[in-house]
Amino acid sequence: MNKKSATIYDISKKLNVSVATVSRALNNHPRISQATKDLVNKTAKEMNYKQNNLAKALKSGETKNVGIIVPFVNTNFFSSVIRGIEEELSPFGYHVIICQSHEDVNIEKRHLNTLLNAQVDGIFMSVSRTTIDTAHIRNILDTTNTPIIFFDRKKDISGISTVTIDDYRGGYMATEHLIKEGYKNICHFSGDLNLEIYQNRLNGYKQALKDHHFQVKEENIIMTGSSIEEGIEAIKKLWDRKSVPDAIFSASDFAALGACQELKKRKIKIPQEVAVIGFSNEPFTQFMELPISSVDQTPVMMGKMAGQVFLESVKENGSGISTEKKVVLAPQLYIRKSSRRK
Amino acid sequence: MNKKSATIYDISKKLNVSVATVSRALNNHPRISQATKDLVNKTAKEMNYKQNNLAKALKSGETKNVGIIVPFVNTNFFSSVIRGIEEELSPFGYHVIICQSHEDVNIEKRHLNTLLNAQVDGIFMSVSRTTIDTAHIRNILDTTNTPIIFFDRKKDISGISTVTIDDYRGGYMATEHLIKEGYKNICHFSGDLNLEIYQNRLNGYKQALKDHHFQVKEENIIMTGSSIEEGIEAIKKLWDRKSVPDAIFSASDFAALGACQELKKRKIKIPQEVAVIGFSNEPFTQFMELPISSVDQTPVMMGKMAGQVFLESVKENGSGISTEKKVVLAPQLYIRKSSRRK
DNA sequence: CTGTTAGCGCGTTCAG
DNA sequence: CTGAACGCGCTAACAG
Repeated sequence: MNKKSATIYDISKKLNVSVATVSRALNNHPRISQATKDLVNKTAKEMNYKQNNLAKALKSGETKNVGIIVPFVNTNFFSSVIRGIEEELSPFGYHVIICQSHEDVNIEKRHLNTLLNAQVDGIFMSVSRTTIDTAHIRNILDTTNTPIIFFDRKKDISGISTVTIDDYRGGYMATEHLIKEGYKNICHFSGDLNLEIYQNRLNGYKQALKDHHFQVKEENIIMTGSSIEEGIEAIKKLWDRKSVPDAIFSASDFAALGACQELKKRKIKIPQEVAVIGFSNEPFTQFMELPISSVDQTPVMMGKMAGQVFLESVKENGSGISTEKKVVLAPQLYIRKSSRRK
Repeated sequence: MNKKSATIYDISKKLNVSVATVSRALNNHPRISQATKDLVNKTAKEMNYKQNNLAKALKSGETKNVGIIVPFVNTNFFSSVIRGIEEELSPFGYHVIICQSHEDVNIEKRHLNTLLNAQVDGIFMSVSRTTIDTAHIRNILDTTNTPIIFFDRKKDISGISTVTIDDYRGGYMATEHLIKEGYKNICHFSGDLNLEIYQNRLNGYKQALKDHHFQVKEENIIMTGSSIEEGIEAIKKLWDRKSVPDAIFSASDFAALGACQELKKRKIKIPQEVAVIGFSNEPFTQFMELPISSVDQTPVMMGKMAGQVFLESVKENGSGISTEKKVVLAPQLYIRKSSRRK
């Protein structure tokens, strides 16, 4: 009892009309009589007809599917961006296909290929940490018409639209905020500098210091990952020195949390003795009894903008032209107890 | 300059062999000489050939795509399940398509249809809160061969496999834990009883009370949603009474958090005066300065199991038989400060 | 070992 | 207003 779904051919046989008529009736073609349309639609429903989008896509060249490649799907940031993309594109009939790169450029490459084989109409991606060489991505641009859109973690490739937040500005804002609160010795927990976002946050930090006549000390820039443990380790390392900082701008909320935990353990008062501000505005930052200041990346909005950029590029592609767009969103500073002195 | 990708037909023309030979060479068919294979593969690479999976799927009837319908993608629970499914299925060449129902049964229906039109090989879903009638789902079972797999939020439909945790047991464990810690007047924050999971957690709570000779009082069961605000409201309502509880088992971590916040505001000591335990083991529960006890749902594992159930059903479908599976995972109790008296 | 051809399901010319 | 026939790209059955 194999339930094969009915095709327009089945309907045409039953009704003794041609498949063309059935197809047109189903698609509400103007030159079909209302009577036939009604009849076809009625029997289609009766026979439980379902349009096979595969065949349609093969014919039209549009699958109405887009791919999204992220390192991992179960983080607040990436899942929120995905939410934004899905909500922007779903009304236009698109489906989103999710792939995880696990921060591995080889897996990323493989996904890129399988998505292309699946004939997706576009690819959204945040590159993995191990993506240094981008030849494989540029190659896609040269050999296909599939638009690629970078969000957050971009690479500089001409022809690829990007949607990011102004990480430089975020870093600047966070640092300046600490300065204005009166902190004098601000150190920075930076992430993997292979990713532009962390370079930019770092540069924003540096520039804010300079603009306010503070010295940028290399020893105040600590490389950490995005984990609680690395935040703890960073504090341990810092407090082994003779002069300790009075404020921390962490490029990661998790490292900021680790810092808070370790500082508390050492009975160092936040924000009286040391201020802490993170980045990403992870949900937990506001739930803490000592809420942690952070820079919001507006991820859902980022997804929606990325969706819009894609939709525009689809339109343009029809008309021949195709320009790259660079959307930069404004980061939002959330000042909470961990960095407010008064 | 439209970059249309090469087809096997292009390769066959260039090499003066038939398309069948090209297809077979590309698929490493045994009855093709190594020389031809090498030649075909080489020129395929040169011409930047990409296999069109649409055509393949149309022919084979397998798209190697599965759909996942969840209320929202950007929650820790659902994004973690998705991660599990993706990681289980990706090695077998499957892609996952994500749809959000926004807790709306009509949107859910629409997604179900478009996924079917897209010829997905299977559908994973957690039903929306507004899904009371399930005729549309049963109809799919009757008219297609597409396997459906419920995870977490299931409905009782014969023929549909399910992967859940034992919510009854989770509720029982949480309640019994509170009893053993010496709490005497335990109340329960329940979620939407239209969803089985909340019924089960509630039933587990009731049974644990009975088994330990406590009375089940209806006024101790408060209906709340899964938000901080509703947790706060629930506490306000409870503390308006003459007799207040000394422990709360909340079916939602967010409501539990709201409760903690409101209790703290009222200078009521946790866990000395009132114990709190939540459900879901949201990341934030362990990050708090007063970490909140919770019941873990092992969402990634749930996704992996759902993926396995699907893979088995695909195999079985080939051999004709098709049995439904009911996988029930064990919940895990995480006891933290919020419910540990000593 | 290789070639010819049909067909997967649909939309779409071109005729009528 | 409707029908006949082609083609999207690929695999597989049948022939050689």
